[in-house]
Amino acid sequence: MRQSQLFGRTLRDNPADAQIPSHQLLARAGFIRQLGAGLFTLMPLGSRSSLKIEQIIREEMNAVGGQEMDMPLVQPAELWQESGRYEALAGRELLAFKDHNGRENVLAMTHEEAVTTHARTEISSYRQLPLTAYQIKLKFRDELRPRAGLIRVREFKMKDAYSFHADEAGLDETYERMYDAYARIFERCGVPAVSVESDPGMIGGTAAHEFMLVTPSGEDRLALCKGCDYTANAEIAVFEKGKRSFGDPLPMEEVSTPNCETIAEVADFLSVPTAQTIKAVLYMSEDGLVFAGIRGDLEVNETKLANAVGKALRPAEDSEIRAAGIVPGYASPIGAEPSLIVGDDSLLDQTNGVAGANRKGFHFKNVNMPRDFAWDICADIALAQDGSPCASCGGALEAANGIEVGNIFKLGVKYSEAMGATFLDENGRQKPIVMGCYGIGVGRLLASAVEANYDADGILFPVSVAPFQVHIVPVGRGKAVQEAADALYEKWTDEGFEPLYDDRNESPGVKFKDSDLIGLPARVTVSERTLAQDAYETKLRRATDREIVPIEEFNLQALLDEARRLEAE
RNA sequence: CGGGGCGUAGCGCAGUCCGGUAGCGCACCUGCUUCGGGAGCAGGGGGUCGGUGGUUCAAAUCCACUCGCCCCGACCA
Repeated sequence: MRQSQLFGRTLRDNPADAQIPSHQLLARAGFIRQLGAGLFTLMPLGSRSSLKIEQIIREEMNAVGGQEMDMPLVQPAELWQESGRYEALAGRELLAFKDHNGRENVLAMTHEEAVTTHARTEISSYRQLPLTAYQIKLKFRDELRPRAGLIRVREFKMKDAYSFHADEAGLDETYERMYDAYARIFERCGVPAVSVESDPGMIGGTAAHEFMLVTPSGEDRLALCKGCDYTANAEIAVFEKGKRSFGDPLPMEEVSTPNCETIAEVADFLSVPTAQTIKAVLYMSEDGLVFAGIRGDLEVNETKLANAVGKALRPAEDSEIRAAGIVPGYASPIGAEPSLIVGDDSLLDQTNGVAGANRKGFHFKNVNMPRDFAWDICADIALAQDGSPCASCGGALEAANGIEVGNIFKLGVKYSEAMGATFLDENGRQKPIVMGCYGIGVGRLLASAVEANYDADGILFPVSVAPFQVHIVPVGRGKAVQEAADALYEKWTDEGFEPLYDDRNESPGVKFKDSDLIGLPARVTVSERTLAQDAYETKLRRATDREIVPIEEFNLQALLDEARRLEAE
């Protein structure tokens, strides 16, 4: 490609809206342009990199037996009503609209409904299983809040794969293969992703992993063990809470605790450790007020709590709390009437705890379970925090942020049961097909590749993801230089390489700055100075030094191999 | 949806408080010079100041409404 003809130019300043490195660099280098909130155009450079990533994904999906297919973006709303997701999502992330005949349609935010529809008509026998299909297809999600450039957008390409199995064991096998394929994809894209255990959600999935690029720009919170290989999304991370017992149970008594509305204030006032207190956090579910109790030195994890309750939750408002007979700041389940009481398992060992008295300015001392109150559910609902002890090895969990570049998910029979996708097993029994689903956001992966590979001058593209392989930069306007550069460009193009040729009438400084910004893995400079030595000058983007290479010895393939070697370091 | 911020030329910004000819840098065009890390000189083109309505002799500036974008939060199948 001749750069003088390239659609999309570099910018000297960061767009004011861009906050994170990948957004700033991709915009400045001319890869992306914003069209609206969460709506980005991939300019030719961006499109080329995206296609490179898609091809890597395609190869790895094919390698594990995936069959590529292509399902519609626009789908009948009935499909989504059938699966039960329409009511929950339409008008929120799921964009619903009428066509000219008044039919209700949606823009697909994912394709479980469509693929399950096909599975139920195409699959009828265990002999057809297992089967894996995938597509690389546009998705539309009307995100409540798009953000961070390509990280969270409304319209994006996603590789979504779906596997179908006769039983859980078959699913496990494909899940493992997908896991390995994912690891290869991210490695090939230059993204050092770590896999973390993630929330299978309330929909009955049995396991899920997310692949994360650990970076401060990420919006997911992770818990990574420094001592062993335990990694998890903070939403579900488990940790060692330790046993905190405070002597043999004593009779419960009410004590005056004026102006003690926080755990710290109460513990301080009564001279007890925070672990001897009982923290109350109140949520609302569709069934009413949910009281969550946890040892005072811990925090409630809302995702874990919601999973334990099996309902969506939101923080309760003061009026709702008071309606159940609970006094904010002095809350406890004693003498109150929430619709559900959930206790963290950290309370199992606690004795003589301090809980609110549901009376302003008073707490109970020596509260003991189950003598003084009972809970409906006991579960792990605690939030892992930076430094929490690892449940596996006792080492410290480290809190980190990450960008979720992909996920794999054991769906089980949620969709096949809801939509009647069944098969006959070898005994002639009708069973729901066991399913898995596996997603990778292509644009997000591109952004992550940049997020993981840049320096102060610009992007450091891995060869695999770079829009072009080599940047030809002629310096000086002499005829000899131009002819030599033209010849190089044509030679490499003919040989099947992908050169970007900066044939613009720009000063050397501008060309070098732009070259660093765009970040192709290799740069070859042609100038009077180099031609005088019958040589080219090479500079790998990741290398610190330039080299003069005699023309007759020049080998572009070797240069690119060296670039790959530097990437691996 | 709650909170905050911002909309002035392709990009980055000043001007708004305190109403009075719409500016700066970069980018772009022409000419000359220059040519190894974002060149110089000279000339030039480009803006319904997000939109609508109002106040006023006069509105980028004041008022009302509205649209858009960004950030924090809620949410994230």
